[in-house]
Amino acid sequence: MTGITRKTSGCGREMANLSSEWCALGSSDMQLVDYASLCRTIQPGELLFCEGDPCEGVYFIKSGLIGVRKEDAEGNSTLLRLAYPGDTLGYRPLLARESYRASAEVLKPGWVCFLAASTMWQLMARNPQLGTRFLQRAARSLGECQERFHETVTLSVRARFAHLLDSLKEHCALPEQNDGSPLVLELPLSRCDLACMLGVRRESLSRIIRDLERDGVAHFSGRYVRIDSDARLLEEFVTK
Amino acid sequence: MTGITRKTSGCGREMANLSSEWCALGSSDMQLVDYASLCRTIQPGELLFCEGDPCEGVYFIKSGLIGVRKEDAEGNSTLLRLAYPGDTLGYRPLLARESYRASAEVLKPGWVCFLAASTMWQLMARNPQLGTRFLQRAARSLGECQERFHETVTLSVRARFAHLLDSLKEHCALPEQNDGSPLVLELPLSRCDLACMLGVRRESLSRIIRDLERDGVAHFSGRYVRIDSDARLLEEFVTK
DNA sequence: CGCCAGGTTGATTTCGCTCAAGCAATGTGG
DNA sequence: CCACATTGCTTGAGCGAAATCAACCTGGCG
Repeated sequence: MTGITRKTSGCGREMANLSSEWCALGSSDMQLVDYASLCRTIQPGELLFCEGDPCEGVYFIKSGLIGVRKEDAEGNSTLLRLAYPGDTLGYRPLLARESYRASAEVLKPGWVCFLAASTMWQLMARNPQLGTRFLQRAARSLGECQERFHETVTLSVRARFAHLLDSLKEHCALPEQNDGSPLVLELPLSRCDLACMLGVRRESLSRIIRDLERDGVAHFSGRYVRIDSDARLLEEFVTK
Repeated sequence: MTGITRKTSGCGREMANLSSEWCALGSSDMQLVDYASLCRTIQPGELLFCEGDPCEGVYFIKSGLIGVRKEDAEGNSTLLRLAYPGDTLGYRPLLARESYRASAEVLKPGWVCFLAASTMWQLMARNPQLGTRFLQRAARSLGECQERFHETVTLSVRARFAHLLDSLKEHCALPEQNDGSPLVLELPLSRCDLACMLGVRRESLSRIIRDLERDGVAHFSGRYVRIDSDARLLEEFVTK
């Protein structure tokens, strides 16, 4: 276990503020969370947990960025999704009573809060609201996952990349200038990991990026993307 | 609303016996289900619900077979999954408080039992166990969906088809002869729908089938499949 | 009989993968 | 300071898998 661990007061309150699941906590629940949670720093490259490991509890992300990966025998890695501050990792295997089906790798430094499985069950038993919130979260995630599956078998890589860029707007957009200048994103991922998210080779992504620049849709420079024509970006995944 | 509708006694008990969610029902819960559920026949081609419709309740499948489909603007249809007796359809949008994100089409005739959303909430309020069961179901389905996503971007169509055949064994195998003769499946789907499940064109599936026959893995005749070499079928999705 | 739906096959094209080389930015050791 | 690896990314050439387009079975069914 790396990183600095500390007991914080106010962990429960922070979680309630940051997420739509933990806001169901009552004040006595928060006391339990404050008492039972382990809060620590995380550093890029560190693994929170590994595919196949038994699930010991959940990780609440206070800050930083986590990548959820899955690998197969031949080393083909897929980046299933990104987890941002306010997200809770590991609730799925906990509630399904399964082992982890993916690994969680830290991409940007920050703080996470660990809650043991036993604490989770205790909280859910005394506050059924919490279960309901996670039920809703699971149901929504399932819908998104099915949507994404449908998308991958239906759309071209280019369309899927356009969609990915669009969904990154929410978390990665630089503060807007009010001078009408175009939107700029700071991508939290290397080209390689971007390709992983789409399930393609990095060379293929390079070519897609070249084409998008040629067509004046967006401009890429390092980890910065300038969206030149938001309208055309959206068109990408309407038309095929 | 087509089909024959009837009030049945014993609907609740039947559901408890057939599924791992509804077995949480207590006897007074079952009475409520018996009283509030609408049971009716379903015929092939009929739609239980449509993508985009608001969710009014859940459908419990007593018998028959349902296909869950998703279509996009260009008419590309994907068969997301099959629903068998014992499955509950529509719980996801209900619990996520969303509209349906897919359509449900009857593939084989049978009986379904409809439970209105209000009844569902009532049941879950008086018996938290039921919510927990659905939470577990949602969590497991989410895991399977992520697994499937990973598979589609990682494996070849041939490997995915092999996997599909393998998973159909559970529901579609003809009764085994104890004379060592090979396993035979009766596919519940047309070639076209099989292709949909893999997200490929039917022509491509035709060719894959030809190759599997050539390689002596399985033999296809109409909707019957004889698995000649189960071992080799399993190899298909280990090796690439 | 003609007609149609579902399925197969062949020819061609397109898309993304593989392999190989090149390039820019960064680090490292003499 | 320069020679040199190393890392992350891009580009090109060739290949293979699946899509597309078109023709052609095959078995009902009026």
